[in-house]
Amino acid sequence: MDNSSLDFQLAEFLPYRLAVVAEHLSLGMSRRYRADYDISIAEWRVLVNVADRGAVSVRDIEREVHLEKSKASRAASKLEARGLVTKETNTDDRRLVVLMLTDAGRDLMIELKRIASEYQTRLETLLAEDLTGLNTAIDKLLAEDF
Amino acid sequence: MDNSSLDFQLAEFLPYRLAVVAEHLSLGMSRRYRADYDISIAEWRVLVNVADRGAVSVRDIEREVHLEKSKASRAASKLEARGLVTKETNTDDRRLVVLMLTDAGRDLMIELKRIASEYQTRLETLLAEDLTGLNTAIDKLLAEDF
DNA sequence: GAGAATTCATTTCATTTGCAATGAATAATG
DNA sequence: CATTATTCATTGCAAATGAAATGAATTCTC
Repeated sequence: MDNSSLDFQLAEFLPYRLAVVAEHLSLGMSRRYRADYDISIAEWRVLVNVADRGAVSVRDIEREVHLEKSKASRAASKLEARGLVTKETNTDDRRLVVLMLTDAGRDLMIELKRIASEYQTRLETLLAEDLTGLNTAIDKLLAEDF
Repeated sequence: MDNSSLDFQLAEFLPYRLAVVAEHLSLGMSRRYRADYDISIAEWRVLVNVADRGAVSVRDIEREVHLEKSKASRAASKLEARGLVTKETNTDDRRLVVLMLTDAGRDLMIELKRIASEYQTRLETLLAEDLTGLNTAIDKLLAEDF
């Protein structure tokens, strides 16, 4: 059969392959985070950013960890409600919010970071000599405008 | 400052990196597909599968192109409503649906496949010697259970 | 071959998402 | 320095999502 001239295989199409593998890895993470700690991926990203930088605004999160501002805002509110971060208004610029970890948040982050590091190590071990290629490929793709 | 012992960088965390790059590439595709043809990614995956295999069920799609069955079902209905595919019930097993391309669907697919192939070529050119590493990395990751 | 169990597609419903609107605060401009 | 424009965070709302329910059809089991 003709099959409409062009031979094109979705299974080899990079955007598709990356979407599938990204979902696969995210699920591996989020299953555990959700089951054991009830933390979504968005909340995890906010937490990591706050943990790293000490005091961040919603805008910072949006820029730093690829999280749409409404998503970042809602994640931050949930974390505040759970007592993992505090949310104050920046006194220098009162449009900005200042997110900081609470002690409970700090404790949780130690756990989450440990798990994430283990996961990362597992992935790097699995990938071995292909890790470099993967990383430079990702960097190249991210640098490009599509 | 102590920064909670463990040094962990989200920017180097593979699940995060892959999620970001996957979204980046998908956006490059879907922007054009949506703007020029009003086709979502789910619809695109259904179309490709139907185009490749001639006659498929919703279950086939779910298995072949990583699309949750409700998503596949809804995408198929939209495509039917737009006259791009036909939807009949399989006479051998009347639980199954038989999706097939219409002539209009076939015409559209020629266009979409052409665009996708161009995109793929652009990506492969950009990646050059890193393409192999990326591909084997993806395959390794997909083969693993997380 | 009757009854139970499974498979398939759709739909229902609660939740999530993302865009746009809002309103408050600051910055820019004439 | 008053007006306009911009930035920031939140919220409203319509659409998308996904898990479970539904119901029809088939397969399994006794």
